[in-house]
Amino acid sequence: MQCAQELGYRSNVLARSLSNHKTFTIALILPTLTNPFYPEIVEALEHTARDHDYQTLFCNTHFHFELGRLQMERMMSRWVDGYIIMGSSMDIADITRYFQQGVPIVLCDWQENEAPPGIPQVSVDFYRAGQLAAQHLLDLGHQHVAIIVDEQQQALRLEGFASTMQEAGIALLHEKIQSGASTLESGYSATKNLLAHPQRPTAIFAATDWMAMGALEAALDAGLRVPEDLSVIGLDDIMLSAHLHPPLTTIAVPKAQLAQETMDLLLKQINGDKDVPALRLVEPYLVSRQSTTTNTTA
Amino acid sequence: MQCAQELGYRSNVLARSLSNHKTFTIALILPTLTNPFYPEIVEALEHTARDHDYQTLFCNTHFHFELGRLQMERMMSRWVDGYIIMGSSMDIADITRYFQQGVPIVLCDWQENEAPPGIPQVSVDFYRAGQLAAQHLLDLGHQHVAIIVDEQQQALRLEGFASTMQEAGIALLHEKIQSGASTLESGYSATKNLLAHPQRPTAIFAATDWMAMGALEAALDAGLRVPEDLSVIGLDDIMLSAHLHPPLTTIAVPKAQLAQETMDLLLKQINGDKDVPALRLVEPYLVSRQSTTTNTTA
DNA sequence: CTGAAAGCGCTAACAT
DNA sequence: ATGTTAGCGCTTTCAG
Repeated sequence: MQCAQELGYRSNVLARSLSNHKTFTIALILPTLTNPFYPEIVEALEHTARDHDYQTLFCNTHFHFELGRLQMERMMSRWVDGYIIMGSSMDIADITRYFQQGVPIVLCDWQENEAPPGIPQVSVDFYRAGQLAAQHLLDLGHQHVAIIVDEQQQALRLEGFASTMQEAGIALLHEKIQSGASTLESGYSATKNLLAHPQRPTAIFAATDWMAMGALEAALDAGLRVPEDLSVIGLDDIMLSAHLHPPLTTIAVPKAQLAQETMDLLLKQINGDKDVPALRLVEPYLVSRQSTTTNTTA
Repeated sequence: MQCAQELGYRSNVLARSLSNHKTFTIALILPTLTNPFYPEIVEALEHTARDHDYQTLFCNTHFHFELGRLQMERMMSRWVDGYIIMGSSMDIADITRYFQQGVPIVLCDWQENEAPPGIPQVSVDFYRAGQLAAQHLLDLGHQHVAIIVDEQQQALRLEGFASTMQEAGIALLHEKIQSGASTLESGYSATKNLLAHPQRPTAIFAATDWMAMGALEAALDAGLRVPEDLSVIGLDDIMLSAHLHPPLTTIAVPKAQLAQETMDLLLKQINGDKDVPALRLVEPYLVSRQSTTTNTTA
């Protein structure tokens, strides 16, 4: 025992895994790291994984489903214990196949349009997030509001936002709904479009902070002051948001909690737990900063 | 063969690894993901790794050497093929021990004060980067310049900057050298200090873009316009920098190239290549945007 | 050129 | 309590 220490003996995890059918490795599959939201999630997820003595195999699909499938196959033949798959990184059809074969999988921050059939999922209550954003703008007296959103993948944010507006007697006209992918650039061009309209909105809800950064940039380029001329509210509360000019008001996603719930559902499956909850929602909340203010237009 | 396909047979990488003494896994060890520079590097590194059919085990030490050692031990007993270790993530003493045992290791973007004894390293020519920053400010006619830098870990940037200033007959007074870690917050407070001096500088070189973002924020809070009242230049050229207000002038680090060279040195070691170069430098270059302008003070 | 067997380093189920 | 052995799924070597 003692001389094992001296000879620098190290138990071989590979051999143990082969024998145990357990690798203490989980895979983390995500679509990109470009949106700053993902690094923050990765940091939280890797941390909780390590808390449970798991190591993380990292896999970036660059929004490319084919690449996702390839990577997944490689992981499968490595006997990875479980998979955390983030929204937009893989084809749900592929995932479903694996899940039906009994592979432990948790969807994290999944697309809002597809209901994954029975695959455990932890996500933010995006419908509520949309409502919170709408309510905040309503509280500030805004009537002419617009939204920048990926109508496919972020359907719930849109629905929540529209419903609260509706309740306040404000119809969200089609022209006030700008489609855009979750990138700064698309936030920028969507805002350009919105501001080009004859009656421009007094407030914009961008479905992610990353888009909201583009909105801020576009407003500035158009010679508008934020928040005096235009209020902007985002969603995610990435670290950057507190340091923008002006600091961004946003609907925050509790990332550590998201990570913990995700890991929890994954471990339950790995440990052979029978009834794993199919859905767990995490509650978003408003973080009020300086990019929104009361509406002063007639 | 064909029916193996039908039965969904998958060759077991674990067993192969056990037999082959080769796992086709590399470890990527870094200090944090908070600084946006790291996600960009991770994306590049993971991409090149995959190009060579390697998968990436991800490990974030949160600047905590002890955690780094723990993780490294776990990886070692997994027979990871090689290690890419980024600056500030692990104790060089530990790394040296492993390297002497014959473990393939490449240091990437390493601290500028420690010369790792014989461990292959690929980094940016930070001395040159400092010179480029200085030259740019000199070209714009700035005389009263300051630098925000981690004097320990970013010594070369400081030396390069100071040397070029020196050649132009400008002594970099001690009070114009502000220490700071590579964070937005420390860039902010360092700039506050600098601007509080009776004769404030007309230009600031921040050793990373992440710090420069803090500098921009501090200047704004102090009621100064950038670049009219204060020029700011950074280093890294993270994606964000192009979208700041004003867009940040910076010394760019070619990240894809950094990643490729790193992977190249690592593969050489893994393949048992005899003479692996001890150091490979990547050339930085100036990206001129709107945060710097000609000096207009008397 | 195809087929059997030993071994990679560990765990777990045995027998002593 | 301790010691031995079969087996995890693959590769490689050695026979047939």
